[in-house]
Amino acid sequence: MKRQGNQKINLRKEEIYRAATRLFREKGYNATGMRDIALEVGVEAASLYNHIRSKAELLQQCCFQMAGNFSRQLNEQEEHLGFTARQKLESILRYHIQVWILQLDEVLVATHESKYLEEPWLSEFMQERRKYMRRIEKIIREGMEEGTIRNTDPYPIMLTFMSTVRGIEFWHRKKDLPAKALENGLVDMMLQGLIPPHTNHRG
Amino acid sequence: MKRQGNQKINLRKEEIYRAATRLFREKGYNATGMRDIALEVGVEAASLYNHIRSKAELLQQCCFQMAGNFSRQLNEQEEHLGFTARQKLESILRYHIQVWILQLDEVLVATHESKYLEEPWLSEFMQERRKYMRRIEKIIREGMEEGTIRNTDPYPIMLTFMSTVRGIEFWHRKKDLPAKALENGLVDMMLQGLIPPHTNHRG
DNA sequence: GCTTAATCCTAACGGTCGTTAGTATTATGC
DNA sequence: GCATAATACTAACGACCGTTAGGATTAAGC
Repeated sequence: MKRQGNQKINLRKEEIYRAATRLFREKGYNATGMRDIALEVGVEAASLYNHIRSKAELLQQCCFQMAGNFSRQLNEQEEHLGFTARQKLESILRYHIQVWILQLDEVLVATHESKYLEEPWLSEFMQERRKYMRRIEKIIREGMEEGTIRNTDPYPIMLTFMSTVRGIEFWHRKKDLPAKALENGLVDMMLQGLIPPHTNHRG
Repeated sequence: MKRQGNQKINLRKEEIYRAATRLFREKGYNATGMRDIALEVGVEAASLYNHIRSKAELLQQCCFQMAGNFSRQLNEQEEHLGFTARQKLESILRYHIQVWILQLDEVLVATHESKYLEEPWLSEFMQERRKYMRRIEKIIREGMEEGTIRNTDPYPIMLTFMSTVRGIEFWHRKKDLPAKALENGLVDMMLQGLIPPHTNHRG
């Protein structure tokens, strides 16, 4: 084995990463032991260290991979010239929803277990997140200026925007609604709210 | 010490409970050791067991206390005859928001650490939560029938309703907005959505 | 002030943790 | 098929975990 075609070695590493991500989500980072991950992969715990440096590295990979994905998608939307701010926000929201539908394990680990990152990774991750939220807030302000978004304090809107996807975690347990219907329902709720149109709004 | 006036003993227990709740929130249940709690209380770890039965009991107390509070408040609203379903939902949402503002530690532990409850507590807690969500969904359906809530699938609306408060966790780090403004901003967002009134809604 | 129960301490238990050392096995390139 | 690198194993390390045992200390009731 002088040199692999970079496939088998990376397949094993990928397998470990996937098992770890799933277990981190299911049991939490601290409650997941290297022996749990090893069992899932079908190997002894010590053997994992031929492929990874540490347990912490697995968490880092998961968190920063997701952060990178979100950041790149936001870049694209910021540079999307033909779109109003509201259209940008809808696109970003739909991306969020799809990630929460298709990559629930990873996004939940990045959301809930990232606090167990060690320094300096923890600080870097939180700074990235703050930056991301400020970029969302900026798009909301642009929408208010151009008149496509209701003119109030942008901060609660941003918080709502970031939180809308959280409920998808519950949807995953039953999936009694098609994914696309869930997505559209959440988007409509975010765009139009609870109150029916053509209503006396403070009834 | 034949008998306390039920104050000093309960004060100590309360002190332990509060320290535990705070630490469970800050570091997570599994990453919080009995020695951490003891340090916070100013005592040795072993001494805690004169007041509590186990670490697990502290988590149970926190989770089921919050569950009870939410359930009771929902009872009140369900029986509130003078209110439309939409008014009920606004009241419930405002209660959620206030709990997330005033009791963030407890509500975050109940939300994120409840998965570390042992059986049969875990199953009971999750069943309670499912029941709670179904009761919310029922109020939403009633609102659709009486015409005070936009008529679509109630399920994504319920998910949005349950998730709206999540962003408050971020607000707590800076609090650069008054609590009441935050509350009203979130409620408005939930009621009216992102789009300004008197707009061509699919622009 | 004696009794007694509550509360504290020190010490330690068995268990699990992430990780390392050292070695055997496997499979690839030549 | 030999050399070699990759990968697996067993064994064990030191650290920390929740909890218990047992004795010292404290303070309230009479």
